[in-house]
Amino acid sequence: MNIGDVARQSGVPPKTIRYYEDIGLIRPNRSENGYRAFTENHVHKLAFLGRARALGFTIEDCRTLLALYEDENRESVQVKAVAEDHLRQIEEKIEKLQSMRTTLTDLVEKCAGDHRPDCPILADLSPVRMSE
Amino acid sequence: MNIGDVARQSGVPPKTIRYYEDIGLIRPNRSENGYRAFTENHVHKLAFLGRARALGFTIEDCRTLLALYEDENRESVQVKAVAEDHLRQIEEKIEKLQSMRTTLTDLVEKCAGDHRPDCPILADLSPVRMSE
DNA sequence: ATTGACCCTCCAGTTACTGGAAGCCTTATA
DNA sequence: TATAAGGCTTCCAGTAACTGGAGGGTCAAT
Repeated sequence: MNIGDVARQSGVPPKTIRYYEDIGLIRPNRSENGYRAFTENHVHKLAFLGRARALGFTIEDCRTLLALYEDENRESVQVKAVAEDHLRQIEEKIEKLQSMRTTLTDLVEKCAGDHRPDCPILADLSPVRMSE
Repeated sequence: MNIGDVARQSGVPPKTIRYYEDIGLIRPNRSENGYRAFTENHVHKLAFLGRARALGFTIEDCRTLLALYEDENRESVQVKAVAEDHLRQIEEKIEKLQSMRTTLTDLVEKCAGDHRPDCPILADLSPVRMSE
């Protein structure tokens, strides 16, 4: 199978597939003409990677998850640990963003948004008190 | 004032200050010895940048905000537009992350997390049905 | 004169791709 | 058979916003 077919079947773009090969996530063979030769298994792996990435797992997480995926002797606790860790980081990000949102919403509400220069948003960002 | 003092007063690290000069956010003079020479105004600007960055504004947003900050003829609607746009992007990110969290929380809950290989997390990532 | 704390520049690495250039391979059509 | 379209290849560069480190001047105090 050529890279285009695999891209279509897995949902992962050709560029990304080549990149994944570069960093050693997949190892397709080569045809005589130099084209990458993929198997069904590669399609599965790439779809796996696509889903993992969509859930926000880093490439390194993906590497780990893929290894566990292929390891018949894995213990589910290993997988769970990776997922829990990732979950924690997502929650941290959410909290950070929510805090930003709270502040920003507040500032945006306070700002008249008219032709005058006075602006509570700039006032808040500014370390010196603006027009009082 | 040298870069170290400015860093302490503004809360922005020296490396970052140099970077901000590189990309044209600030333009300190130079002393005869080649050291950057900062003024109080630079400290204000850097503190401004620090706060804007903490609210998640991009560097380009910061550039715009800084220009508005210094423009006495600005209209608050300009500032508000930047903030509202940013707020929208934050909200998008939050939604994406919350969706990930929902899925991940669900998967983590379902996973036994023991010594056995069966794992709903991997099963979900996998395009082929695992052990049924 | 030397030590230690600053300061300087320049280069490289981070994350996960993505775009583009230059050029071969294959397949279909005129 | 010539050629054109589309697919494949490699390699280089750029993205965002820094951060770390090497190699090397400067300054203040001892």
